[in-house]
Amino acid sequence: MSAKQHLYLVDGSSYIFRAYHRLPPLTNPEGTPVGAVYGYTTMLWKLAEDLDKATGPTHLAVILDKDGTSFRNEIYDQYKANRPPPPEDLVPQFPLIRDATRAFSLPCIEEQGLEADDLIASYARAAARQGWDVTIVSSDKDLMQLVSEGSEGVGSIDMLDTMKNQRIGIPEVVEKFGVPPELVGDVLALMGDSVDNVPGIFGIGPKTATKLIQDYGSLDAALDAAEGMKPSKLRDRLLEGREAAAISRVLVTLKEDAPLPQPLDEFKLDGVPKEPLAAFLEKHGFTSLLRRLDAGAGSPSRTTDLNPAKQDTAGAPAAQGSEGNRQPMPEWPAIDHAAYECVQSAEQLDAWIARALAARVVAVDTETRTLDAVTGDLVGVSLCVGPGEACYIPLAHGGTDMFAEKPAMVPMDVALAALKPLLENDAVLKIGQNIKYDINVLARHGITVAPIDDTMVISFALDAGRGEEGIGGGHGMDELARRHLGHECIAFKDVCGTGQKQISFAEVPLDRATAYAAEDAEVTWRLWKLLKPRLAIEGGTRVYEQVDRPLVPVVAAMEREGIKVDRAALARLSEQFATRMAAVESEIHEIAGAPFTIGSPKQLGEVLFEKLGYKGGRKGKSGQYSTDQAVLEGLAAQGAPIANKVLEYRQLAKLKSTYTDALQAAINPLTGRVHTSYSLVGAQTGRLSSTDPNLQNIPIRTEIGREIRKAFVAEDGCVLLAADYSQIELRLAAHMADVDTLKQAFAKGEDIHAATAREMYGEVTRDTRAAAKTINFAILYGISRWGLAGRLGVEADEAQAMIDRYFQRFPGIQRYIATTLESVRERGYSETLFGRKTWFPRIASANQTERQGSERAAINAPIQGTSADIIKRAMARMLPALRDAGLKDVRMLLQVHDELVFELPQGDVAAAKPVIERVMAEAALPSVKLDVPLGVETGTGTSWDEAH
DNA sequence: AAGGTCACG
DNA sequence: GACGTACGTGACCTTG
Repeated sequence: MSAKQHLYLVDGSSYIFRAYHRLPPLTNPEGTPVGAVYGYTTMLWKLAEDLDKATGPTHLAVILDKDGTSFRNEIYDQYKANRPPPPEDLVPQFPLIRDATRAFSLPCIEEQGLEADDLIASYARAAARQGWDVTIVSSDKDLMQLVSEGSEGVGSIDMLDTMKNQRIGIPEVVEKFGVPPELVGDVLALMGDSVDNVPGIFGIGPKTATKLIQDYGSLDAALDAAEGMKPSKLRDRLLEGREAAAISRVLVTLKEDAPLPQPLDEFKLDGVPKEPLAAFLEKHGFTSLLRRLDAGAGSPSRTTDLNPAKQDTAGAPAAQGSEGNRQPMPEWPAIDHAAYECVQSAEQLDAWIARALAARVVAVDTETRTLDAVTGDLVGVSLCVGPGEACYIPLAHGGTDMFAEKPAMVPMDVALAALKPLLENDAVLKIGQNIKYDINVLARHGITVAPIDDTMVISFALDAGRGEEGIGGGHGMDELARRHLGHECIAFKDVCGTGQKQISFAEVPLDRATAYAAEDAEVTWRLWKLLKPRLAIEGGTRVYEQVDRPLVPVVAAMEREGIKVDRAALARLSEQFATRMAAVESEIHEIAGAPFTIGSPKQLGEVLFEKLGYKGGRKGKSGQYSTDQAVLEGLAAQGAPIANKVLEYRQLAKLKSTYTDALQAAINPLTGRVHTSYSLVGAQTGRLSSTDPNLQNIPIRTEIGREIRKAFVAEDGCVLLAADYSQIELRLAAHMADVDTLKQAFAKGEDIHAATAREMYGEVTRDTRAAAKTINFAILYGISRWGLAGRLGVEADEAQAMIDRYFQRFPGIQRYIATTLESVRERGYSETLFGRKTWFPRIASANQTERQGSERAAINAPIQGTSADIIKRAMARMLPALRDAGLKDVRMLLQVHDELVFELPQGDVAAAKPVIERVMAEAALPSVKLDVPLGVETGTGTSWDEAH
């Protein structure tokens, strides 16, 4: 651990106002209102929990306002004069804030004649001068003046908004005010503050104030320049407002040299004694926190069996999955939680590392505070080297870290230093279940885990799509253990609970934590023993080794990179959307004659089809009216004015909730970027999927949606480069179905839809090209006459005629469909050009709908799956190829099925572009030689939108 | 938790 | 003649 001191100064007064407005009006058992106090208590709790984090506090104090008045009232008697009195039920909570602070045994500072802001400023500067970093826990804009970078011998000062969980550094201040922190006071002096009744200059708001300071460099310079400005309202206001500005400047200036009532050293944090806190929590009825307090400090001892009622029988043969999934069960003893060792000393740890080195194969699993690999802090590591030979190494247990009683643990830095050579050792294979997660967690501690195997990815290579009725088809550990080992894993929720009562893994007592974590490692080890040999036997080695395994660390790195988004731009869009939605909403209510919930399909259906009497039938088993886009467009064509308004409302609601609001919330406070999580086993065809947030469905098809893409931006000095495969699935279809005309058209670089139109209709017009495009896609998806008819707006028999003609002109297609289905019926799975299997257990279903659905999916899977294989190979080769070309600063950020997005210095574009295009175009080689070229199109720009 | 809707390739 | 209406995803909202 570094010796760097980090002081947290909590702006208690401002916090309590915000907590009051945000929380329900709770009362304690005596009837005293305590909602804001509760919010305040949970905030302190969270801060204390961060104690051991790199950015967490070593010192902490709470700063409060003494009373309403300060030296500023002597300067300007109207200061804070128009502030309304605090709400009645907040008043009795003020003294409780002091009680709460004392209950945490934290210092609480207040001083007559000074505002909390002044004390905070003075303490922050004093601490920074002696080299400490400082975090001010507040979102008060006045305090943003203090934010500063550290320098030689001087610590940094930043802010933390605990409600938004956002760190405020210089970039955030610049984003808010348009000027760096040292000029914030000048901006504030010009614009004033109605809440504090700082006058500012009449008629100058934040926009103008920022512009003036940006243009002239300071308040004084702006005021001095007024004289020489051309006559304008602004000039008059500046000249008249000179004095008001001067007073305002003094009012917004923080006193940075106040005497410190208590020396900094006394703010040192070393554990929170439980007793006063417990008494406080009990008194006010904060039972959930009380439970966490009790649970948190459990003293670890030897491991015991977690839950005797759930004793498993892993040694015995268990129910197996579908046919072909059957495995001889190795003669292993049943999984025994009592056999696990909890590693609490360096000697024990060294012994385990030696065992792993000797075994050359070790299953590894990490436990974290939250389920987020990019920010979830490491809590412990478990290892397994054989059946019954597993351990758990707790690294950050002891419940919330503020409590003095922590279990004996090898210090995290010591343990990681010992584990690093093992985890990075080329000669030792590290096995994980979804090891991408562990790679990311450990990467944050400077450990590059390699080489690796992943039981989840192996399972996917073997059994994608294989789930059947009653037999799960997933690749999660609990499910795999059930399916292959006949073992019921300890459920995470049995260890940590769920919902409101969920606790962090760090708070789990060591005996239970060891049983759970070591079991995960052992189950992973056993699964690997069973599944890995199947790859060679069942033909999964090729896709696993050539496509999926190399991809794991690559995708992990992309997740860690994240992408920058422009929070302010999204916020502006959210606001625009909200305004427009409100307007459209009232128009809709007007037409409907009464307000209703537009977002409820049920209510909307009733309004449209009963109240307003439009035609449009029921549909679906639920008997509900359908109100989807197609239906509404139909109504609009009938001349229903409400339909287009509902469509607009829906679009805005979608964009706002799913994108502009959600993406702001997804910005990681530590990195300032958005980090998606990719699933390598999410799509049956082998595609990746993206979650939390999904960055594979960012709008692009409409003008208004594209505004959101503009908010995905490059860092200063960099650009985004987007590289797309052009028509890759159609190219693959042409190759796989061996369609000469299509292959030739691609070879000549023709417009493929136009070529299709010429082939089918003899001439290319806008209409025939559009129809051809629809048919081309229909082919990829498994065609039906009704589906095509619906899309083209023609009768089914006409659609059938077009399909017949398509098959006649492109005979290979029909043959491809027939042989693919034949093979899937016979073998049960389809295959990509790289040997990826997708299983179709319902391909022979007696249920026609089900069977036909499987058939369409089976036609599509080899094409979609081969495309996925190819881009995955390109991804795995990309960064090494760029490095070989001397390009070390190109970062690969996103994958969207046929597109890769990079961030790179502007100056590297010319060199990087041909490398990226070549790697993508040649990604199938040498394993597969395609008859068609793979076209790649690239674009660059400062935003993702521009890069298209 | 399920159903409806809609964003993407 | 009825069935349900193209492949693959994930997120959000309302309702039960």
